[in-house]
Amino acid sequence: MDNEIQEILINNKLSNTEGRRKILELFLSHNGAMAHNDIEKGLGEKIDRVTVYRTLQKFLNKGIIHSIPTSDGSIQYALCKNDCSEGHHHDDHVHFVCRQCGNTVCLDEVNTPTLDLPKGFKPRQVEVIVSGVCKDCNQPRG
Amino acid sequence: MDNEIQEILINNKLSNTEGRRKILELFLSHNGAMAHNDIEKGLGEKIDRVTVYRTLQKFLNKGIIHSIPTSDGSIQYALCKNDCSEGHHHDDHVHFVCRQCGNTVCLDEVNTPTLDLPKGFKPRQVEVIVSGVCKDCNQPRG
DNA sequence: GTAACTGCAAAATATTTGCATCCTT
DNA sequence: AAGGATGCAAATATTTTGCAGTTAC
Repeated sequence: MDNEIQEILINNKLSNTEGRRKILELFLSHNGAMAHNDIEKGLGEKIDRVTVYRTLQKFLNKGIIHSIPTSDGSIQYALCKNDCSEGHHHDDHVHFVCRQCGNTVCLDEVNTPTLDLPKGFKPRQVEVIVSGVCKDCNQPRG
Repeated sequence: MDNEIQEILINNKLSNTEGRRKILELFLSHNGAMAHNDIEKGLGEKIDRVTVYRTLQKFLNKGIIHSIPTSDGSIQYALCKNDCSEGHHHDDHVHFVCRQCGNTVCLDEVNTPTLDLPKGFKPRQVEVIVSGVCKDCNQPRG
């Protein structure tokens, strides 16, 4: 995993600092998206809240992570899987919010649909958030 | 329009107060969704901020309005067109956020698609937010 | 050594809660 | 009259900004 972290930082021309490493580590070890607050908690509050804000902002700009709006107003962040770059996201997968465990995950294998919009509307990006019960919570046992 | 306002309030067993009337009036006269802040401004700040919060919350619960999460984290609110009722939204249309004018509108005529999710995921609601350039901003003239 | 990053303090915003008063029915 | 709605004050929570000290390269 360390390799992966270094790679991400180098590829994005970001200096290798503890905060960034810790936050990337958290993303890589956490399955699913996290809100700012989750991240802060997940770090054991060792990193200043402000640094977290700034780091997330930077990661967003660089295309390392993407943000997922959810209906309760919390913004979730998740790692971009591949070939996103500065100002150029390829973020065309569906997101799933589980009503039971609260987790938000990227369904990388489900692409956002092409929609037939009324005349005059020019779509640039389609964001799909599905809510329901996720695979894990849907298990009959355990 | 007054009739419509009265009707909404009566149908939802809400007492007929100035704040509620004003906020409904604003929704009815405004084409598109509004964030909390827009609503406060739109009311000319005649109604207490707290009342706006509480009213929106109540309208949401009653199914008079629905909320639209957008990627910048602002929650937008829009009138439900029909047959939504308490805890029972029929809110299966697509939302469009214009990058030029910033407006968010409901595309009532475009239904949310049915998606093929991975095994185990049980969808309950599908939220689609399209961003791009809206009909109005796409006009070659004017 | 220099530019970039961090943490702290504090400002600015946004949201929630308690309570006394007022309004609707 | 009774219950609910409102406004105000204040408590909380969230996000942004400025700046001085520190770190990466």
